[in-house]
Amino acid sequence: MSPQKAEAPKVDDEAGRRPLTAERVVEGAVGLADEIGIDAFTIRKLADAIGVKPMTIYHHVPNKEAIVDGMVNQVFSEIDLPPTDVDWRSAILVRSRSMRQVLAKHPWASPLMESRTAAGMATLRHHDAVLGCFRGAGFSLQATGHAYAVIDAFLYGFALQEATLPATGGPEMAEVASQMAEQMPADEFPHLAEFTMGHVLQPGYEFGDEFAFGLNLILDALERTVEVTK
Amino acid sequence: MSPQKAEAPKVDDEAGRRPLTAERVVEGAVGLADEIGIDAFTIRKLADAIGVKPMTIYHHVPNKEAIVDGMVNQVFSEIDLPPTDVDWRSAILVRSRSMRQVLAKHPWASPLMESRTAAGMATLRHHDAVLGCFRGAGFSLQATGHAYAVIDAFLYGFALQEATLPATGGPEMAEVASQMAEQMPADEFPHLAEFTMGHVLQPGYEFGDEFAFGLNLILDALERTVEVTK
DNA sequence: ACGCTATTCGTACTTTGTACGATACGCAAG
DNA sequence: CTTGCGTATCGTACAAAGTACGAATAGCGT
Repeated sequence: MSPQKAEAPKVDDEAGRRPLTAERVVEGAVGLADEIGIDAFTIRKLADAIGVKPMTIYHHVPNKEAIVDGMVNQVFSEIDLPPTDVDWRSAILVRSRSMRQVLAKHPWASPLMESRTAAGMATLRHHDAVLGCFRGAGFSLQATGHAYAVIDAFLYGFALQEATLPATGGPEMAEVASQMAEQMPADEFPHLAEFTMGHVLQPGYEFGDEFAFGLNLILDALERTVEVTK
Repeated sequence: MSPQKAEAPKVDDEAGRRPLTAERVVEGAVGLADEIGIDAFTIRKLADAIGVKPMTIYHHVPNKEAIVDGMVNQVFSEIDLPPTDVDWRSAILVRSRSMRQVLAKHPWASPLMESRTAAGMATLRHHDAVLGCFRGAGFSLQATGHAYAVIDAFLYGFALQEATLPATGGPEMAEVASQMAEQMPADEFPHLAEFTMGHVLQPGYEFGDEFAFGLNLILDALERTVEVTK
């Protein structure tokens, strides 16, 4: 044991991270999916990204599906829970904004979030906290179900559009729009033309700005309904 | 040319449909995706389904992406346009219900609907009609953008959940829920347990029922907002 | 009846998920 | 320090999928 042999035996690899774990696999998977998208995401590329050979991964997870399970759970873990020390509306606003941010950061995630039969701990914790927020504010089980359903439908749908729209604003939007305008019989779709030219392509337009409007609309409406239903 | 050679030359194939076209390809693709899902959807299986060899397809469409473009456009074509002879709320209600039905019939579609740069005619017609409905009712361009965004976010998000939730109600729900309940530290997530046992697993619960509540909530709220904004 | 053109097909190369068996490396006992 | 063992890692291989390339074929006008 010469002092030169300073590299701990448990870690080698010039970056010093030898012990591959399921967690490291999942983290790498999320990072890779963020970069190249979920369709281009393959075990081989993941292996490269982690600095390992493809089959090594299969000693830590049973198959690709299990990796996806873990990825979804990690995404849930990144979403802020509704704070417990404020009114329900503010609390839900916080978690909704956070959720939008997280889903925007992981554009591949929205279609997967509600598709897992094997929910992870972070996923369960998240749902428990949101349900608890409504219940604590006096929502009936029915009202809680209603509220959670509308809000999440909006959140997932909005995130899905943000993620998949070819462009959501700025200069690329002009590119895409003009591209489409060319092959579109312009006068056959007057409202579409008007909306595109007169609104979407106007400076300052950002699809993302519709988020605040929609979320507030829904929260306002819930607040009003709640007096009757809760 | 014996009279036996009765099979018409333009059509052979015991079903009598020889001339393969891009439309037939897309129709077959939609049907196949409905049956086996978009992930299992392959050119080879599509070829089998159409009764043709894989490479034949590529003489009618340039690549798989173009088939998906066509599929999305066909889905749009199946959605009822908002009627022009009723108030905007009723008209939007009609198209929204239809959209939900169509997206439920094609569970693979929601994540793809807004992702195409090459929009088809049916797609353009659809958007033009919806925009026209709002504008005709006196919505400003701003208000139209707001309204269209909230409603479609809700519709896509709801459809996404209906499509991907492992179960949405009935007896399968009990199966899935008990499965999950087993591995879940029951008392660590009290609200989740309460909601599951006391509401979701109660007889008569159907996630799909949340659709009407959510859509009405949003339309009510828009109606109220419109007086100020339009 | 005959060849021309567009359609269809056979074959093959690449990429992906993953099974199987061989290797190698960290650690406890001598 | 040496020896052996169990586990993490890897090399190789096979099946399924997208699609390029060129051969075969079928229906049309002459």
